[in-house]
Amino acid sequence: MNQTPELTVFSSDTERHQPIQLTTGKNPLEPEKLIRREPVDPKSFKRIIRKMGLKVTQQRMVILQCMSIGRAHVTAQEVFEAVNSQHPEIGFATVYRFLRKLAEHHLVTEVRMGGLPARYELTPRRHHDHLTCVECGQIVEFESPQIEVLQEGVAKEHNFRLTHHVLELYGECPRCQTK
Amino acid sequence: MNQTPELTVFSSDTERHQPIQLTTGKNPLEPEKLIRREPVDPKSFKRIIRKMGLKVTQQRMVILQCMSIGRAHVTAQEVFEAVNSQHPEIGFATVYRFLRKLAEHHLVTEVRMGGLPARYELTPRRHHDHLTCVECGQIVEFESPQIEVLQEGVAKEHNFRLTHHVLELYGECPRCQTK
DNA sequence: TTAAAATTGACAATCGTTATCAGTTGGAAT
DNA sequence: ATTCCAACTGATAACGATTGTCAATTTTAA
Repeated sequence: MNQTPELTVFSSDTERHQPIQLTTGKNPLEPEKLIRREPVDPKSFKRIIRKMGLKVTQQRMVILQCMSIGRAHVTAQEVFEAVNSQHPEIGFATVYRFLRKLAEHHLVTEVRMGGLPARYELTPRRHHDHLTCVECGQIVEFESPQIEVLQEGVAKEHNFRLTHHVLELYGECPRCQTK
Repeated sequence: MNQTPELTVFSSDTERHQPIQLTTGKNPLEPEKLIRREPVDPKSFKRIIRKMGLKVTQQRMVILQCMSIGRAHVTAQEVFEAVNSQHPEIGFATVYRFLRKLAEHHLVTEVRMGGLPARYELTPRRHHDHLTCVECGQIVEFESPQIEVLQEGVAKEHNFRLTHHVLELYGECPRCQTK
């Protein structure tokens, strides 16, 4: 479906954006995969928003901009803080609402782990699951087509038509094991 | 570890318990696996509670009793309602706290799906995962040792020491597909 | 340019869950 | 059996994440 590659890119050269560090105050994560791809001009953002059938607003442009830099898995709070640091006039609810819209349209994917706040990531071109360190919170992405095949098998056994799945592995990362 | 089989059983013949229907008002589930095993006397419950290093209270006895009948996957709210219908004097917090204790001691397992309230199930003798119908909420349990093996493989690749995992498959059950 | 419809920001409300605290109770020690 | 203290309880407040409300503003099609 709409595995849009457009969201994986970023800002024009004409505008200068200092990279915004998306961080959690309470729950700092170890360095993890950052999004850094070839810069693109803001027109992509407009196209993306229009494609969703929504109006192009300044707020939405800023949010997309912030999401395309920095950490790969962010909470709504983190996105808001990044947005807010540049545009204090943009409200929390606006960020939340837009994230929901993006999720509805499968442009971002909601990742929920335990009872923790939802994290959002730009919908990856290729489906993957997560391996999370229970100590430091580091998230590693992995793909396992073999597991996917087995999952389909399980569904078929029970005559279910599979729509999606959640697979989250938890463990200690190499670094935390040595501590 | 403590895969206690004791919790899978139930009440003595001397006491008569009408089966308590654990249901959600808002979110009625289709019929799913119920817990029904040979009756046991309440002494098991006492043993279980003592084994956890806790005091045996009337409240805890009632909670265990309610959990050992009815639906396999229940929310704290549902357990509370069942408890409350027989013993209105027992408070919400007590149920919550005890569920947490049970989870700490691995006598029940917390299952979180999406942003929905946590569901608890008596820790199964054999590990299993869940296949959930997105339409009616029916939960089917399944085991896939093959998937488990592949998961270990993934962890090893990244030098993680696996502690646990969450695997939830979602789809349409046979009944809902025909509607 | 204009008007309808969508969007916004501030804020209140909700939900699931957890903490607080004064009063009660279980059970070990007497 | 009685005593005593830590564990437990119930009521309620607090909490964090998320969602709803609504008047004011902005977008965009005409």
